[in-house]
Amino acid sequence: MLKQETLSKNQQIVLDYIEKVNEPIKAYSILHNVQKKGIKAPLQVYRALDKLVEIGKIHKIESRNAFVACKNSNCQISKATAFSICENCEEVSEISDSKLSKYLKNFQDKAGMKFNKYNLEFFGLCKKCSIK
Amino acid sequence: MLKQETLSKNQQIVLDYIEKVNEPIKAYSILHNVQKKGIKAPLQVYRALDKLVEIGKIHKIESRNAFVACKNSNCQISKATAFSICENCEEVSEISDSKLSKYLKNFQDKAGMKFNKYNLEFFGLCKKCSIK
DNA sequence: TGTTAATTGTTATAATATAACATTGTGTAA
DNA sequence: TTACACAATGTTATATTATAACAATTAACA
Repeated sequence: MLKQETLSKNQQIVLDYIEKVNEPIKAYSILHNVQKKGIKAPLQVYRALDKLVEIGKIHKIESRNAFVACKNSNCQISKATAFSICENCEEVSEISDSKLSKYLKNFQDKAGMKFNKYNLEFFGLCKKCSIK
Repeated sequence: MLKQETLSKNQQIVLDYIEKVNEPIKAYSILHNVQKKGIKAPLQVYRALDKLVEIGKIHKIESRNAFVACKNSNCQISKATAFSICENCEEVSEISDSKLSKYLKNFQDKAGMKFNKYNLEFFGLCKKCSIK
Protein backbone atom coordinates (compact mmCIF):
# COMPACT_ATOMS: atom_id res chain seq x y z
CA MET A 1 0.00 0.00 0.00
CA LEU A 2 1.20 3.48 -0.74
CA LYS A 3 1.78 5.99 1.96
CA GLN A 4 -1.46 7.15 3.38
CA GLU A 5 -2.66 10.37 1.84
CA THR A 6 -6.04 10.83 3.37
CA LEU A 7 -6.87 10.58 7.00
CA SER A 8 -9.28 8.01 8.31
CA LYS A 9 -12.57 9.03 9.81
CA ASN A 10 -11.46 9.08 13.43
CA GLN A 11 -8.14 10.67 12.58
CA GLN A 12 -9.93 13.46 10.77
CA ILE A 13 -12.39 14.03 13.59
CA VAL A 14 -9.61 14.29 16.13
CA LEU A 15 -7.45 16.50 13.94
CA ASP A 16 -10.36 18.81 13.15
CA TYR A 17 -11.01 19.28 16.82
CA ILE A 18 -7.36 19.91 17.71
CA GLU A 19 -7.03 22.44 14.93
CA LYS A 20 -10.19 24.15 16.01
CA VAL A 21 -9.23 24.67 19.62
CA ASN A 22 -5.83 25.89 18.55
CA GLU A 23 -4.12 25.30 21.87
CA PRO A 24 -2.69 22.27 23.64
CA ILE A 25 -5.42 19.91 24.67
CA LYS A 26 -5.45 16.66 26.57
CA ALA A 27 -6.56 13.31 25.28
CA TYR A 28 -9.53 12.89 27.57
CA SER A 29 -10.66 16.41 26.85
CA ILE A 30 -10.60 15.57 23.17
CA LEU A 31 -12.57 12.42 23.90
CA HIS A 32 -15.17 14.40 25.77
CA ASN A 33 -15.51 16.84 22.93
CA VAL A 34 -15.76 14.41 20.03
CA GLN A 35 -18.23 12.02 21.58
CA LYS A 36 -21.01 13.66 19.62
CA LYS A 37 -19.13 12.59 16.50
CA GLY A 38 -19.30 8.96 17.50
CA ILE A 39 -15.96 8.43 19.18
CA LYS A 40 -16.69 6.61 22.39
CA ALA A 41 -13.50 5.20 23.89
CA PRO A 42 -10.08 6.51 24.92
CA LEU A 43 -8.37 4.07 22.62
CA GLN A 44 -10.04 5.55 19.60
CA VAL A 45 -8.62 8.92 20.53
CA TYR A 46 -5.17 7.62 21.40
CA ARG A 47 -4.91 5.68 18.16
CA ALA A 48 -5.79 8.74 16.15
CA LEU A 49 -3.33 10.82 18.17
CA ASP A 50 -0.54 8.30 17.61
CA LYS A 51 -1.03 8.42 13.88
CA LEU A 52 -1.34 12.19 13.74
CA VAL A 53 1.86 12.59 15.73
CA GLU A 54 3.59 10.08 13.47
CA ILE A 55 2.70 11.96 10.31
CA GLY A 56 3.48 15.33 11.88
CA LYS A 57 0.02 16.86 11.86
CA ILE A 58 0.16 17.35 15.60
CA HIS A 59 2.80 17.36 18.32
CA LYS A 60 2.77 16.18 21.87
CA ILE A 61 3.83 18.63 24.56
CA GLU A 62 5.56 16.08 26.72
CA SER A 63 5.76 18.11 29.89
CA ARG A 64 2.02 18.70 29.80
CA ASN A 65 0.66 15.48 28.31
CA ALA A 66 -1.13 17.59 25.78
CA PHE A 67 -1.44 17.71 22.01
CA VAL A 68 -1.35 20.65 19.66
CA ALA A 69 -1.67 21.14 15.92
CA CYS A 70 1.55 21.70 14.02
CA LYS A 71 2.06 25.25 12.89
CA ASN A 72 5.30 25.01 11.01
CA SER A 73 5.40 25.09 7.23
CA ASN A 74 2.81 22.45 6.75
CA CYS A 75 4.32 20.04 9.20
CA GLN A 76 7.59 19.41 7.53
CA ILE A 77 9.61 19.55 10.68
CA SER A 78 7.57 17.18 12.73
CA LYS A 79 10.67 15.44 13.95
CA ALA A 80 12.28 18.58 15.19
CA THR A 81 10.00 20.42 17.55
CA ALA A 82 10.47 23.36 19.87
CA PHE A 83 7.97 25.05 22.11
CA SER A 84 7.79 27.91 24.53
CA ILE A 85 5.58 27.36 27.53
CA CYS A 86 4.39 30.01 29.94
CA GLU A 87 4.50 28.61 33.43
CA ASN A 88 1.87 31.04 34.59
CA CYS A 89 -0.88 30.98 31.97
CA GLU A 90 0.21 27.76 30.30
CA GLU A 91 0.19 29.36 26.88
CA VAL A 92 2.23 27.25 24.47
CA SER A 93 3.69 28.37 21.17
CA GLU A 94 5.55 26.39 18.62
CA ILE A 95 8.88 27.99 17.91
CA SER A 96 9.79 28.41 14.28
CA ASP A 97 13.37 29.52 14.10
CA SER A 98 15.47 28.20 11.29
CA LYS A 99 18.72 29.04 13.00
CA LEU A 100 17.72 27.12 16.08
CA SER A 101 16.48 24.11 14.16
CA LYS A 102 19.58 24.08 12.02
CA TYR A 103 21.77 24.22 15.09
CA LEU A 104 19.95 21.37 16.77
CA LYS A 105 19.72 19.20 13.70
CA ASN A 106 23.44 19.35 13.30
CA PHE A 107 24.24 18.85 16.94
CA GLN A 108 26.54 15.93 17.60
CA ASP A 109 26.95 14.56 21.07
CA LYS A 110 30.25 13.31 22.38
CA ALA A 111 29.19 9.68 22.35
CA GLY A 112 28.71 9.81 18.61
CA MET A 113 25.02 9.24 18.74
CA LYS A 114 23.08 9.67 15.56
CA PHE A 115 19.98 11.77 16.13
CA ASN A 116 16.92 11.72 13.94
CA LYS A 117 14.56 13.64 16.15
CA TYR A 118 14.45 16.10 19.01
CA ASN A 119 12.01 17.93 21.20
CA LEU A 120 12.79 21.14 23.03
CA GLU A 121 10.60 22.83 25.58
CA PHE A 122 11.40 26.28 26.95
CA PHE A 123 9.72 27.47 30.13
CA GLY A 124 9.25 30.97 31.38
CA LEU A 125 6.79 33.81 31.46
CA CYS A 126 5.05 35.07 28.39
CA LYS A 127 4.89 38.79 27.70
CA LYS A 128 1.50 39.23 29.33
CA CYS A 129 2.43 37.34 32.45
CA SER A 130 5.77 39.14 32.79
CA ILE A 131 4.08 42.49 33.18
CA LYS A 132 1.82 41.46 36.04
CA MET B 1 13.82 29.16 57.46
CA LEU B 2 16.99 28.97 55.46
CA LYS B 3 17.27 27.03 52.27
CA GLN B 4 17.27 23.37 52.98
CA GLU B 5 20.73 21.91 53.14
CA THR B 6 20.12 18.34 54.14
CA LEU B 7 17.62 16.00 52.61
CA SER B 8 14.80 14.53 54.61
CA LYS B 9 14.63 10.82 55.28
CA ASN B 10 12.38 9.90 52.38
CA GLN B 11 14.16 12.25 50.00
CA GLN B 12 17.47 10.63 50.87
CA ILE B 13 16.12 7.12 50.45
CA VAL B 14 14.72 7.91 47.02
CA LEU B 15 17.83 9.77 45.90
CA ASP B 16 20.12 6.97 47.08
CA TYR B 17 18.17 4.48 45.05
CA ILE B 18 18.09 6.63 41.91
CA GLU B 19 21.82 7.24 42.14
CA LYS B 20 22.46 3.56 42.66
CA VAL B 21 20.58 2.34 39.59
CA ASN B 22 22.22 5.03 37.50
CA GLU B 23 19.67 4.96 34.71
CA PRO B 24 16.20 6.41 34.24
CA ILE B 25 13.72 4.75 36.49
CA LYS B 26 9.99 5.11 36.95
CA ALA B 27 8.22 6.23 40.07
CA TYR B 28 6.43 2.97 40.76
CA SER B 29 9.60 1.03 40.18
CA ILE B 30 11.28 3.21 42.77
CA LEU B 31 8.38 2.57 45.11
CA HIS B 32 8.72 -1.15 44.65
CA ASN B 33 12.41 -1.00 45.40
CA VAL B 34 12.35 1.19 48.47
CA GLN B 35 9.51 -0.53 50.27
CA LYS B 36 12.01 -2.38 52.40
CA LYS B 37 13.15 1.03 53.63
CA GLY B 38 9.71 1.84 54.91
CA ILE B 39 8.24 3.85 52.06
CA LYS B 40 4.81 2.45 51.46
CA ALA B 41 2.78 4.76 49.25
CA PRO B 42 3.15 6.37 45.81
CA LEU B 43 2.73 9.81 47.31
CA GLN B 44 5.76 9.38 49.48
CA VAL B 45 7.80 8.68 46.38
CA TYR B 46 6.24 11.45 44.31
CA ARG B 47 6.79 14.01 47.04
CA ALA B 48 10.43 13.08 47.31
CA LEU B 49 10.77 13.17 43.53
CA ASP B 50 9.19 16.62 43.34
CA LYS B 51 11.63 18.01 45.83
CA LEU B 52 14.65 16.32 44.27
CA VAL B 53 13.70 17.67 40.86
CA GLU B 54 13.19 21.11 42.34
CA ILE B 55 16.64 21.22 43.89
CA GLY B 56 18.26 19.71 40.81
CA LYS B 57 19.46 16.43 42.27
CA ILE B 58 17.49 14.51 39.69
CA HIS B 59 15.79 15.23 36.39
CA LYS B 60 12.63 13.94 34.83
CA ILE B 61 12.83 12.47 31.35
CA GLU B 62 9.49 13.79 30.20
CA SER B 63 9.07 11.59 27.17
CA ARG B 64 9.57 8.51 29.30
CA ASN B 65 8.03 9.48 32.61
CA ALA B 66 11.24 8.47 34.26
CA PHE B 67 13.71 10.01 36.65
CA VAL B 68 17.47 10.04 36.57
CA ALA B 69 20.21 11.41 38.79
CA CYS B 70 21.85 14.62 37.63
CA LYS B 71 25.33 14.15 36.26
CA ASN B 72 26.33 17.68 35.48
CA SER B 73 28.78 19.56 37.66
CA ASN B 74 26.98 18.86 40.87
CA CYS B 75 23.57 19.81 39.57
CA GLN B 76 24.21 23.42 38.80
CA ILE B 77 22.33 23.37 35.55
CA SER B 78 19.19 21.74 36.80
CA LYS B 79 17.08 24.26 34.95
CA ALA B 80 18.75 23.62 31.67
CA THR B 81 18.67 19.97 30.79
CA ALA B 82 19.49 18.04 27.66
CA PHE B 83 19.38 14.31 27.07
CA SER B 84 20.07 11.83 24.32
CA ILE B 85 17.74 8.88 24.19
CA CYS B 86 18.27 5.73 22.19
CA GLU B 87 14.96 4.68 20.71
CA ASN B 88 16.11 1.10 20.48
CA CYS B 89 17.70 0.25 23.82
CA GLU B 90 16.27 3.22 25.73
CA GLU B 91 19.67 4.23 27.03
CA VAL B 92 19.58 7.82 28.20
CA SER B 93 22.54 10.11 28.72
CA GLU B 94 22.62 13.62 30.05
CA ILE B 95 24.33 15.90 27.60
CA SER B 96 26.93 18.20 28.99
CA ASP B 97 27.93 20.62 26.30
CA SER B 98 28.70 24.14 27.33
CA LYS B 99 28.28 25.49 23.82
CA LEU B 100 24.83 23.99 23.55
CA SER B 101 23.71 25.18 26.95
CA LYS B 102 25.06 28.64 26.29
CA TYR B 103 23.23 28.76 22.99
CA LEU B 104 19.95 27.68 24.51
CA LYS B 105 20.21 29.86 27.57
CA ASN B 106 20.59 32.88 25.38
CA PHE B 107 17.90 31.93 22.94
CA GLN B 108 15.22 34.57 22.51
CA ASP B 109 11.98 33.75 20.80
CA LYS B 110 10.19 36.15 18.55
CA ALA B 111 7.39 36.80 21.01
CA GLY B 112 9.85 38.23 23.50
CA MET B 113 9.33 35.52 26.01
CA LYS B 114 11.66 35.39 28.95
CA PHE B 115 12.90 31.86 29.56
CA ASN B 116 14.24 30.59 32.81
CA LYS B 117 14.32 26.91 32.04
CA TYR B 118 14.43 24.44 29.20
CA ASN B 119 14.44 20.76 28.53
CA LEU B 120 15.79 19.18 25.37
CA GLU B 121 15.47 15.56 24.40
CA PHE B 122 17.28 14.13 21.39
CA PHE B 123 16.19 10.79 19.95
CA GLY B 124 18.12 8.41 17.78
CA LEU B 125 20.24 5.32 17.91
CA CYS B 126 23.18 4.98 20.25
CA LYS B 127 26.48 3.68 18.94
CA LYS B 128 25.78 0.09 19.88
CA CYS B 129 22.34 0.06 18.35
CA SER B 130 23.53 1.77 15.16
CA ILE B 131 25.88 -1.08 14.36
CA LYS B 132 23.29 -3.81 14.57
C1' DT C 1 8.82 28.16 73.92
C1' DG C 2 5.74 29.11 70.71
C1' DT C 3 5.17 29.62 65.76
C1' DT C 4 5.64 28.48 61.09
C1' DA C 5 6.78 25.68 57.41
C1' DA C 6 8.32 21.27 55.88
C1' DT C 7 7.70 16.58 56.05
C1' DT C 8 5.32 12.36 56.90
C1' DG C 9 1.63 8.87 56.85
C1' DT C 10 -2.56 7.19 54.99
C1' DT C 11 -6.69 6.23 52.20
C1' DA C 12 -8.89 7.12 48.25
C1' DT C 13 -9.25 8.53 43.64
C1' DA C 14 -8.09 11.09 39.39
C1' DA C 15 -5.76 11.23 35.05
C1' DT C 16 -3.18 9.14 31.44
C1' DA C 17 -2.43 5.26 28.53
C1' DT C 18 -2.33 0.39 26.73
C1' DA C 19 -3.60 -4.86 26.20
C1' DA C 20 -6.25 -8.03 23.87
C1' DC C 21 -9.33 -9.59 20.63
C1' DA C 22 -12.90 -9.59 17.22
C1' DT C 23 -14.47 -7.11 13.15
C1' DT C 24 -14.59 -4.13 9.18
C1' DG C 25 -12.61 -1.32 5.53
C1' DT C 26 -9.27 -0.39 1.71
C1' DG C 27 -5.47 -0.66 -1.69
C1' DT C 28 -3.16 -3.77 -4.61
C1' DA C 29 -2.07 -7.41 -7.52
C1' DA C 30 -2.81 -12.20 -9.06
C1' DT D 1 -13.11 -10.08 -9.02
C1' DT D 2 -11.12 -12.41 -5.69
C1' DA D 3 -7.75 -12.95 -2.49
C1' DC D 4 -4.27 -11.01 0.26
C1' DA D 5 -2.21 -7.79 3.45
C1' DC D 6 -2.54 -4.21 6.24
C1' DA D 7 -4.86 -0.29 8.31
C1' DA D 8 -8.47 1.16 10.97
C1' DT D 9 -12.43 0.36 13.99
C1' DG D 10 -15.13 -1.05 18.07
C1' DT D 11 -15.24 -2.72 22.65
C1' DT D 12 -14.19 -4.23 27.34
C1' DA D 13 -11.02 -4.39 30.65
C1' DT D 14 -6.97 -3.01 32.90
C1' DA D 15 -2.35 -0.98 33.54
C1' DT D 16 0.30 3.02 34.60
C1' DT D 17 1.14 7.56 36.28
C1' DA D 18 -0.08 11.08 39.45
C1' DT D 19 -2.75 13.92 42.84
C1' DA D 20 -6.52 15.25 46.52
C1' DA D 21 -7.54 15.62 51.15
C1' DC D 22 -6.65 15.48 55.85
C1' DA D 23 -4.40 14.38 60.17
C1' DA D 24 -0.09 13.92 62.63
C1' DT D 25 4.77 14.76 63.33
C1' DT D 26 9.20 16.94 62.89
C1' DA D 27 12.59 20.80 62.27
C1' DA D 28 14.12 25.62 62.10
C1' DC D 29 14.26 29.64 64.35
C1' DA D 30 12.52 34.28 66.22
